[in-house]
Amino acid sequence: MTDKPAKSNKPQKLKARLPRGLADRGPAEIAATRDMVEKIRLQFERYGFEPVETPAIEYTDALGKFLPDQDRPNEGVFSFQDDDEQWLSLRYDLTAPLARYVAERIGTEHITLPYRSYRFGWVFRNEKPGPGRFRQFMQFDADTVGAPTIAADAEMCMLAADTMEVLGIPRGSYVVKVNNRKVLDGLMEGIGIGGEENAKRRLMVLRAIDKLDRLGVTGVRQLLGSGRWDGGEPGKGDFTAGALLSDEQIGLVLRQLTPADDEPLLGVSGEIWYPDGDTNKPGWDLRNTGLDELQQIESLVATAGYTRDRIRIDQSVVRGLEYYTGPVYEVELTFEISDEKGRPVRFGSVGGGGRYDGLVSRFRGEPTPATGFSIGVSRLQAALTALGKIASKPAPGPVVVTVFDRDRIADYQRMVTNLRNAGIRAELYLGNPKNFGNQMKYADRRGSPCAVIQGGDEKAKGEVQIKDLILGAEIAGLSKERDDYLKKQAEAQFAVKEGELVEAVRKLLARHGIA
RNA sequence: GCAGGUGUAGCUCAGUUGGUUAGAGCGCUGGUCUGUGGAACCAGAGGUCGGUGGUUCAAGUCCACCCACCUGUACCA
Repeated sequence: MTDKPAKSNKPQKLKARLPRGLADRGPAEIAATRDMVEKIRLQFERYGFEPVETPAIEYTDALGKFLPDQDRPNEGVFSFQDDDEQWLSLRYDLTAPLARYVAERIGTEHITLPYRSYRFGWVFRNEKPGPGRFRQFMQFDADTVGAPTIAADAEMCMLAADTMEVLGIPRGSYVVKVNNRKVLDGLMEGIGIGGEENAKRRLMVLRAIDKLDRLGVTGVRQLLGSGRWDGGEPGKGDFTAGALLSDEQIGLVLRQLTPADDEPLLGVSGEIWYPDGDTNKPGWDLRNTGLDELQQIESLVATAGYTRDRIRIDQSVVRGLEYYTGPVYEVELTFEISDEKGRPVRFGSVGGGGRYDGLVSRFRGEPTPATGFSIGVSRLQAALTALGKIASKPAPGPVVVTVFDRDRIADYQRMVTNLRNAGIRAELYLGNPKNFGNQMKYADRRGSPCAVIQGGDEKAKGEVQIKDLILGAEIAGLSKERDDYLKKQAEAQFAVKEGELVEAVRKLLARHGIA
């Protein structure tokens, strides 16, 4: 009857697992994040921004244009219904919630325009995760609301560049790319795809342009025209439909990026490229306004001393968000990043932003200009970690006071208390004290700088032993020059009077540069 | 979503043309070891072979479907 009773009777173990795109974070990562956030915060405050926080949850309609789809309520954003059936969503960026915050307060004494504020926190996107792409990640964001001047945009670019450098990314290893949506919008109107009926097509054109750095002129040309096979040749891989522009239209779009196919990409070189020719097309005014604004930004940042290796006009920058109405910026790391197997990894942009003149005014009758910039803290941290620029080593552990004599736990605990009262991280060994070697092993794994030991012999002399575990580790690794070895050995463990314990530990920590 | 690839212990991987009870290294736990961590030796725990179904006397191995992960691509308000 029962062939394999043992198997079926075994209780099914619950599998411990984490949903994809989410990450647990240990002490080293937390320390790195805290460090980055603090550096960014100081820089943002230096620019005159003040802190403001909003919750992680908003009414769905406050975040974007759409209510969740009946079939796919969580497409892109995590959404759910409140008790009263109203739709709520987890925020997917910090800009839209700020727009809501400001719109609620304009005209009160709580806000003085132009209003400058910053915030950081977790944001959520329900998308396919990848390297540097998470479903929960941290952003650090600054916005200026109520300033129509292009100087506000130029300042965001400078802030972006400065912040990269305070984070330890050297000049030349990052670049802030700037473009203007007005250029692209005017251009598209000019080639005859303006108007509501062409909205979808314009989106395809923007997406195609955005892929210039990845797919090159050839790929963009295919996407603007009949479409592209992702295997590289017809029939290979998956087919991406194109925007079906005519050759003439494609030519005009590409000419905004480069004078001719085999010419260098003038539009992304930092120059502002005004293709000449027909200047009477509808939309050309808008395009030229955009180009003039770019010229102003270029001039503002150059006068402030920001060279083109830091902030550069790049007319292929699009940014995904549809609410951008003017200048857009994107921060990229310019070095190659490889994963642990040596394969190159694309991390995408580590920051971005732009002008969103419509986002606050959605809540109000009157127009309210605004511009902002966000750093993708999580992605930047992932990139820096992949580069080995962030120490994966956790901070030093606490001093461990070992238990030699079980009957004297109270004495040991008092030593711990004394150390703690002196501001030194310390703990009593709480495991089974039977095997003293295990206590050392424990202290070692905790990353303790030193262990405190008091056995019967020391107690009789009114002393304690302090064992320097960091030095000890060095000795164990060294080739044994006898004299040197003995000298270090003596340094690595020494006795002090009971009353001098705190001072001796403090000195030892100082010697190793531990606060 | 689409295309391709990969799934064997916590990790890195072996596992023959289908053939007994699925292995190694590292890691982990305990011991040698109530006077000292990173060494050595000994012992032990840990696997629904990603899942389900099928072919077969017999499946980790062959077939189908599903799932997860990786890469590319698409989407990303």
